[in-house]
Amino acid sequence: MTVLLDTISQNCSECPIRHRAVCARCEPDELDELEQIKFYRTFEAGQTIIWSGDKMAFVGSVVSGIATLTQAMEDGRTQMVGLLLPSDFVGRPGREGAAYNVVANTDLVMCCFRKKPFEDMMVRTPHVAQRLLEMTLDELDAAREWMLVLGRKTAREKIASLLSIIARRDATPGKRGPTDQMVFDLPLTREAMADYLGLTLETVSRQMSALRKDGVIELAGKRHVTVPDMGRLMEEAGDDSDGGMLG
Amino acid sequence: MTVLLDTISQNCSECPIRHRAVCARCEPDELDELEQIKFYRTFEAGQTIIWSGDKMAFVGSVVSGIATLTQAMEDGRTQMVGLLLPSDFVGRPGREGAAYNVVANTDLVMCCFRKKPFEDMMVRTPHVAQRLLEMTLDELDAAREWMLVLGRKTAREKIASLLSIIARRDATPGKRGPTDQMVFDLPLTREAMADYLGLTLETVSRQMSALRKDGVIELAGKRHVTVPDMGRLMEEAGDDSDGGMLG
DNA sequence: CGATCTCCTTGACCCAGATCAAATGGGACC
DNA sequence: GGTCCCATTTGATCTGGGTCAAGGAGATCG
Repeated sequence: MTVLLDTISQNCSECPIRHRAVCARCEPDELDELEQIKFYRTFEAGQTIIWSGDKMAFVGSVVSGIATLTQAMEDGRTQMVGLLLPSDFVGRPGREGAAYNVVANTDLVMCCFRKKPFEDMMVRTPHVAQRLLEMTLDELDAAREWMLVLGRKTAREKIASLLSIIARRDATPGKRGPTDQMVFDLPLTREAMADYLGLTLETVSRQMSALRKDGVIELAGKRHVTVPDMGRLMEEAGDDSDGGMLG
Repeated sequence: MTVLLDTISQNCSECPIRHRAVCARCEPDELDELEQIKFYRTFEAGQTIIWSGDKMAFVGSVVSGIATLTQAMEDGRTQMVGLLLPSDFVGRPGREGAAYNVVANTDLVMCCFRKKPFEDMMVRTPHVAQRLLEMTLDELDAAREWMLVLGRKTAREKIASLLSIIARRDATPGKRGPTDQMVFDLPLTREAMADYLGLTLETVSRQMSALRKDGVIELAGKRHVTVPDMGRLMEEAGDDSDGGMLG
């Protein structure tokens, strides 16, 4: 962890910020400016990073680990509304408070920018605002696609949808088999999966078992998943088109 | 309708674009430029404005009428993912195709801008991009709040949530009674409400009847709703905080 | 004035998924 | 090895909302 942090802070070359988010089209001098207001924060598994309604002092993106966005009702019912994987962006430039809880699901490292100077820079460099607009539109698409999952899909389809999204996000070359096979570790507990899918953890467990029995997935231990045929999984998810939930 | 259109095209003074969306912070010369690429389109009730996947040639906002954004599965299950009321914005600057169907629920007038010149202008005028970013963040918040409704609320809570959102959107001064009372006409059929809430139309009808029986709402005809006590309605919706679904 | 169409309501029954409860299976730590 | 402490699985039962089916209540139209 410390090693990773040091590596990154030397030159950000590994920092996902540079690849996917705001820096994608930045000039060298703009990157230098960002470097000035950049800092890293680490969180422990289970720690709440931001409480809904809190004033946020930073924006940034996930370097390593998993975080989730959750909405909660007074009586304790909770719904996960986003999944933050490495390189995903957190923050609401131009907005005061957070709209939902952000929780670290695993130990987590974030690459942050102080919010005020970041916003100032955004005003001066149009392409940063445009990049953020694009990212936000992607998130909006993902959220709306997830609304279909929550509102209309069966438990089995929901599980298959989640697995296929995680599989796709995790699709680093090398993890791909020669066939359509795909292997990954679930980054979520059954309970977290349930909160994502609007189900109970028992139903999640039962449907995982059912998918295993039917040969759609193979399970080694509780978390290690092999999908022998992604096409089959996506069929089970109830859509062939499909898109990615970004968080 | 025609009168409205003429009034607007004279000087846009009634055009919601100017108030809420991209023009909010525009200088006079920028407004002139927008005027150049502006045009109006009308749609009939039931007409599909944009098909999911289509290339969109314009962005714009609703002047009058109601439209909805819907996602559909191959087997016909549909989920409404957004409600477009007058002044709401439609479009994805910087994105090629539409991500979902946009359907006119009533006769509809839209104020449109040709997409390409609009995007060109966006590049030159940072505050337009920023305004769009803000709007998109609002929509994202609304979508995520709706995910909680879809994933975790009961049928009764879902209905109450929808009614309270529509009541709030419809809260023009004058329609407010002296008390906490609120009166409005439902812009949606029972079926459309069901598609929005992830329910069947029968369940929607039953829960509407139940809320009427319990005195939470009063119904005159099928669509005219009186809410004697908004506080009570929001309690039924299961949240006191609450926020608006913008579409 | 009926005829028809669309939207809505209500009833009867059923099932997917929730709830309640108990058992299993690793890790970590002594 | 033993014993917590978890996450997870599995079983038994219950129920909210879906499904199927039969009216009713306005509109519109001849």
